[in-house]
Amino acid sequence: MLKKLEKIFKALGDKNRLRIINILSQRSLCVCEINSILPLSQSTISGHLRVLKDAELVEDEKKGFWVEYSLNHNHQLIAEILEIVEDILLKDQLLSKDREMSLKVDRMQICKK
Amino acid sequence: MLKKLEKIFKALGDKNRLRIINILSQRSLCVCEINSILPLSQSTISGHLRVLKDAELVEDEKKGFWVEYSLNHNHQLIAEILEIVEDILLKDQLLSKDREMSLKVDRMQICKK
DNA sequence: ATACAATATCGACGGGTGGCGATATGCTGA
DNA sequence: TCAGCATATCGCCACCCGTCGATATTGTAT
Repeated sequence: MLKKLEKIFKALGDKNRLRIINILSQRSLCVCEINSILPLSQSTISGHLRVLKDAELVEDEKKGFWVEYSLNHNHQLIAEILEIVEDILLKDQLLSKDREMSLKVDRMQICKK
Repeated sequence: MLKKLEKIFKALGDKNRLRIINILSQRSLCVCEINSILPLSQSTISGHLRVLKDAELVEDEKKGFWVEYSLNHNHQLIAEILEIVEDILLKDQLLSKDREMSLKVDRMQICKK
């Protein structure tokens, strides 16, 4: 329990991972969509998502070409923590732009060439 | 808000700081008492307490010879997070020994020479 | 005033973490 | 089957963090 809690909080203790949680609170997104919102390389975002997944904060699901990531609300403890985090992030003005973008991005336009 | 949240979770993302929170959930303690429970040097414990204080998770108060540390339940956000953390830590069998010790330690016996 | 007790800070060291570009992997659709 | 796309992994670098012992600081009691 101690190790699990430590892992969860380590995962939450990074501003870019909190930004990812913030945009995933709006809707499920694939890696390339997140990549179009945050100023980080694709490999860095993939790494952050792995940390969040290892802590069971997010889940992934294959969707055709893409891997869709979403917040994991299926575990009591995780859900309680996410509820608080989402609530706080919603009040952050600086993050509202991220949220707006998350609703507009379209994987078809971003990725297909 | 983002930076504050990041700081809080960074502070919580360390097993020894979670152990400190666990024993402080029982009662207020001074540094030398915590030092007698955890297998860490005095300087390391003092450092951890500083991190927790900077994140506003704990408060300190001068008490004669000693500085007494306690959990900070005076801020809504912090209190909500601490409530979850304390609840989880209580269920951890490995931490029950720490809690037992925290009720027995006595600064007069530990420190006075 | 001074000696001493409790705590905080400092400097050093080793291991961990976030960032990137390059490359590997694995899946899709023709 | 195979070319091409989205994603994951790797290797590297710079920096941060946890730990310690030694020392500084602060406050107390005589």
